[in-house]
Amino acid sequence: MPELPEVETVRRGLEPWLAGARIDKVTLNRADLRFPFPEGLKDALEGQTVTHVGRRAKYLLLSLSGGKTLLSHLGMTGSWRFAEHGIDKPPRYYEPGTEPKHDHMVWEIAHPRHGKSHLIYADPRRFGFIDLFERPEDSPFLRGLGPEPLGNDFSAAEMAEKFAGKKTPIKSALLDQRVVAGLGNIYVAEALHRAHILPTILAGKLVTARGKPKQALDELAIAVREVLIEAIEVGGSTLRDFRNAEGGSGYFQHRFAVYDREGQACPTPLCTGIIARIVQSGRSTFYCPVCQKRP
DNA sequence: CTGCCCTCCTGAGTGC
DNA sequence: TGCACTCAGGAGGGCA
Repeated sequence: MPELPEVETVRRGLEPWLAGARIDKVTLNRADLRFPFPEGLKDALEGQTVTHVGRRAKYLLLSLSGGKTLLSHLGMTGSWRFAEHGIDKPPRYYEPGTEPKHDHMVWEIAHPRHGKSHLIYADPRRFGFIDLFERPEDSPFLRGLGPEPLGNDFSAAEMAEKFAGKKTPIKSALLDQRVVAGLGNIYVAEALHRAHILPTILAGKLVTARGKPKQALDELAIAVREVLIEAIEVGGSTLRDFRNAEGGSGYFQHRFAVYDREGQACPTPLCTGIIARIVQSGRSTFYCPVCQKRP
């Protein structure tokens, strides 16, 4: 589920309560998610203080006082949230017989100002995963990631270098985390619509013979940034599962121009198009056949 | 190397 | 109401 805006929303929800908190106790309710939990995870976490709550692409990065970093990927249905309960009491739904079956990891934490609470990682489909490392270069998940789309290294010129000669459709190219890190199916569709680019056009067609970005690619870089910033401002998108750390929904789904809007009118001013859905490399692509024609 | 396709898993939604 | 079936926001790995 969660793409960059959703992970950033989770990060912002966790930060005020988690940064500075000490992890007193870790309960693992199973041995794995998508991958086995890192060896010695419980011992590595207990007694540590979380010094920083960060994010890289779709990864949540919790820095620990001992120098290690915990990496959390939410897969499609992963969530971090604080249990609703009073200080020093167990979460309500850990009363006997009411344990939710998808709460795979529970932390008891103590914050110098906010007191004690429980932080729960839940993930029904278990596509999420956890990693623990000393240095970022030690984690295979961070290696090879492209630039942060909201950072200084991301630009049309940078994309043009990667796209030159590329025969993959622009939709698939943007989903490749080595090109730009943090986009998923939703925000790729929205960004392509804003830049009026046809999702099936080959990525190489957006680059001039001299290897420079065509105007459409310039506008795509801008559109990617805009759509992500707007989505973060309203707490990401909730289609089914996504919840922030307080258990609330995002609101960006109400602003979708194309995603999940097959058969509806294109919102581009003066455009008469009807949103279409096609399948590209096994994933749904939504676009407007009338105003998205550019290479 | 590149570009596909499959897969992991559960739950929600749909149609009969 | 029940049941079978399809589909879903990710991404590693395997294949041609």
